[in-house]
Amino acid sequence: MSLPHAILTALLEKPSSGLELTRRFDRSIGYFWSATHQQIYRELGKLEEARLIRALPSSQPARGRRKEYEVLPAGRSELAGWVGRTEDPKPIRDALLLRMRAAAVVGTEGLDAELRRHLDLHRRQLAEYEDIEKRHFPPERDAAEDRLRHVVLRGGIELERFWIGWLTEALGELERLPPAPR
Amino acid sequence: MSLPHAILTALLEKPSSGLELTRRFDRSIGYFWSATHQQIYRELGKLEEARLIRALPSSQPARGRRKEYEVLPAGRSELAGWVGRTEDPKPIRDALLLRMRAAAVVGTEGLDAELRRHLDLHRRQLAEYEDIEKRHFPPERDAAEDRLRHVVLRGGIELERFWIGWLTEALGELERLPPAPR
DNA sequence: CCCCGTTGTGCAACTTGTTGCATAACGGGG
DNA sequence: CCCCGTTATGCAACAAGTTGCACAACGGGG
Repeated sequence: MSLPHAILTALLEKPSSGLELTRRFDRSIGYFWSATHQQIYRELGKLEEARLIRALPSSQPARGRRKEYEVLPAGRSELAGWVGRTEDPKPIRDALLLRMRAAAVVGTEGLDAELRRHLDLHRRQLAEYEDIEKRHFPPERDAAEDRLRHVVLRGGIELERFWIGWLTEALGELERLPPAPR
Repeated sequence: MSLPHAILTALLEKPSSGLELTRRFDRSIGYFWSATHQQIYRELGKLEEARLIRALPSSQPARGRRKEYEVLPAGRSELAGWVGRTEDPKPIRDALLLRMRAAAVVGTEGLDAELRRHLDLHRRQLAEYEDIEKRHFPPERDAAEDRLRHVVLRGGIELERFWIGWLTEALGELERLPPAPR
């Protein structure tokens, strides 16, 4: 259950409204913990009720009215505690690997196109990450906390490289296969 | 929605009962599409109702009584169609990357231990994969369909290597950090 | 001044996945 | 022959994530 902690992190970096958070989840934070606006609004409600965050007094409560939140001390310590908490890595659940395995049984028809499409998507994502890296983390200018963020970004970068490599390999294997497999 | 297709694949490879499937999901198939016995039983029920699979006649229906399933032709074509279907890659949602990012804001306390623990887990998993590779895919003996399965396994292997690399890098960064970050 | 597109918040219903537990059949040891 | 551990199936309640839509405020153009 990490969504609340993702939100706390985002709000600590900068107090925001729900929609603003949603946008930021479409960019930086969401690169490793995605969430829809629905999840975010619901969770903001819960966090407020739990007194981990509060709405800035300036924003009076009314539907359709912008409402900005900030993290309370209780929220910060909750997050600090969570950082060191133990949680097993989630087992992989990837549809593409599954498709590949299924293809070994019922034939590969249509799979190559999908692999190529993903390859393209991952290349774009990689390009975007590398762009961010260039802009946010110029060589040897990292302050202590920036270096942690940089490591996270490099994780994203290397993950994309992994996919590009695997997809390329998989496509090669598909082509090398007998023309009409089943 | 890939669980039904994971089950169809598994059943095509070998007709099985619910528990047997569960065990196989703890090993091979589950390495890239995990599922609990609950999900599996529920899904078997749905698939049977949809006439994509059927219980083998030998196994009479009774609670606590072993019930073996096989895939019907309709199931096989459903799976074949699914293989080439289009589906965007799911955005990453990884708690460890998130923790790292949170650590940049509230401090890294306890994070290093968790990273080391994961590093160990990933090393074990890698060793297991490499063992499977050695046993199931000896060099230059791959038949056509084995090669696809082999590519899938190599995906798992390289993914583990990615994590090991990243965790090592991240740990290095943590150590290099000022001793009392906040 | 009012209409309409944009910004922003939110409810409700649904799907998927998790957890805890209940229950039935089977087989071997006392 | 009956007790109990193992094998096997399953219900129910919950938690998390997704989708579709409703509705309020705001601001600019006609």
